[in-house]
Amino acid sequence: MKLATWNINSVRLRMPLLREFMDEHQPDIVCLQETKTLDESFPMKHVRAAGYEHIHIQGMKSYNGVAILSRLPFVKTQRHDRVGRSDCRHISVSVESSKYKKPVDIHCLYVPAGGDEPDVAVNDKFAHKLDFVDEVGAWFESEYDQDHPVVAVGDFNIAPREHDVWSHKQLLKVISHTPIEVEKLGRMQERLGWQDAIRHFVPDEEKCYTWWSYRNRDWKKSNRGRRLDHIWVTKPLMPALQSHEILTHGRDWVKPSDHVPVMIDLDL
DNA sequence: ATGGTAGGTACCCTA
Repeated sequence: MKLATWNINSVRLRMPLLREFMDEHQPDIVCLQETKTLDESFPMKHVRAAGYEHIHIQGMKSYNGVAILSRLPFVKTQRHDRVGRSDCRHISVSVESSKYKKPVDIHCLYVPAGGDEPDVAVNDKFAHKLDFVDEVGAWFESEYDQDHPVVAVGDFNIAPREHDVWSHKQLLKVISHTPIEVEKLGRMQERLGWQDAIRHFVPDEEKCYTWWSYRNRDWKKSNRGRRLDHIWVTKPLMPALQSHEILTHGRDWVKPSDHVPVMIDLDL
């Protein structure tokens, strides 16, 4: 099963790009973040025409919004409110698997970006981000045993490792790479024994990015990227991991998102 | 230390 995650930054604007991506790479399941549209305005017909008949979405006007588009049927779908808000940042589906006895759960997450100032005393958005990570980490721990096959993908808005950013030193006080966020994401990861599927394939000492700011003249030349988009799996799924792909060239598509699609192939 | 760009919406918010 080929699984993709992409912060698309407006699904309506980039539906043509999404279609090209689907046609070329044929993922079985696509998880999107920042769809930025109400459910009634989601381009359902175009997604179905591409062969994705099973659609689970939760969107709002202008901000956030997540979607799971699938060629495989769902046996269950859920929406999850986080930190007391219905702000469309976490949905999940379950799909049947021939290799695993239980259905495999797939979670699509859009962790709050957290604003600019890395101080919870003056920045409510940063407090919200930290609370979100704490809550979703506790929730996963209470919801599952470590031997349950679960996948969590999405824009986590945190680049945890030194080589997940272009300059570890210069980004220590920049939200997405501050020690407090990295620590909280690490705690969340430990609680269910999550494995970082991308770093399973990419050595720790190798730079690895999925996002490049729009604010650089030449994203490729400056290459000031960060690895904000992640695919995590629980331990039972490790033997199923076949390969990964980060579509770095997607940053050069016409009218690109600032994030590129990230994929894994799982033998389910 | 600063400002740079993009998307959605409604003249400003979020990233």
